[in-house]
Amino acid sequence: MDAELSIGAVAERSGVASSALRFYEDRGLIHSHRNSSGHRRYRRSVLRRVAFIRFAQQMGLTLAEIRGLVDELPDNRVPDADDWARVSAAWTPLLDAHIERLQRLRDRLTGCIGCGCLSMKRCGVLNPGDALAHAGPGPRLVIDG
Amino acid sequence: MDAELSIGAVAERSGVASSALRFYEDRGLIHSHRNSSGHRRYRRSVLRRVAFIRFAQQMGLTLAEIRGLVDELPDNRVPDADDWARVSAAWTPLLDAHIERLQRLRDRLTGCIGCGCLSMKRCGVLNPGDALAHAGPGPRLVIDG
DNA sequence: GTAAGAGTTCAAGTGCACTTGAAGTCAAGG
DNA sequence: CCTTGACTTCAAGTGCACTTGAACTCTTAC
Repeated sequence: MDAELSIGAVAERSGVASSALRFYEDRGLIHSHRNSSGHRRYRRSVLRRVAFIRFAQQMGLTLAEIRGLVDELPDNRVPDADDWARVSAAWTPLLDAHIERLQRLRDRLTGCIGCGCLSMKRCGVLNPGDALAHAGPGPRLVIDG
Repeated sequence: MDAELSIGAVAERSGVASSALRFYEDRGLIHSHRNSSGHRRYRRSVLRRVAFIRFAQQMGLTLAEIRGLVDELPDNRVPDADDWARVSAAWTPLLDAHIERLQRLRDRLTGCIGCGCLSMKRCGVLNPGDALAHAGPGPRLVIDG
């Protein structure tokens, strides 16, 4: 009952496909060991890790970026209060910045109803200066300036 | 000075590569007409549209989804107060939902410092139930339930 | 003994959002 | 005349995040 989990069990409990779990392992985001027949066995803590990965993805981070973050979480033991304090401390400002940025956008958008947005120069929503011009190719991160 | 814009000018002013602009046009997100030598000419309003597209992308929408939204904006004239009221009305709830969702996540994350997150069952951040299990393959939208 | 079901590897395929490359056109400047 | 630079089309390539398929192994149930 408290045994380690097969890939199928992790897939079911986490809602992430087995193929994706193998892919994550290949990318070094999660780890497993093998049982006598060569099947992957996961600690229960992998569920936490996978949930964390999904969360980070929803924040707009790439798997490469997430790898750096999950490396902060211990893999060989259950994360303790200190581990979480570190991770929370790292995450909270990111979340705050993200929320703040969206609130600014919302406020500007609301303001636009009044202004009619007849001028690109005046409109804060549609003319955020170089804010959109800096990033490289590809989909932009949700989290940025 | 108030003439229409070449693709290079739009690229420079919007910070979006010419190739991306052609791509957007191909996808029906923006429109242009041609001058006597077959070059694209854009109304200045295309800058607004492009900014809008980028904004929507940052909200996690795909180009296909964005197409539906930009079709709401007039292409043949400067958007007026009514146009913006409609667009704002469509966007604001999306933004609100997004912000609220992030705030919930932040609050849970903060709570985790105290709880030490020793239990998957208790932890709201890392055990959001089926929240992560519903979506199909591929990167998830930032905006969802 | 054999068939089902869950696992394995590895290569190739998919979808999105573009970018890059090749080959060509056109207008202006030296 | 010839080059330069900005544009054109179209096909192919890229990067990310996976998924799918083929061929195989292993354990369990009948």
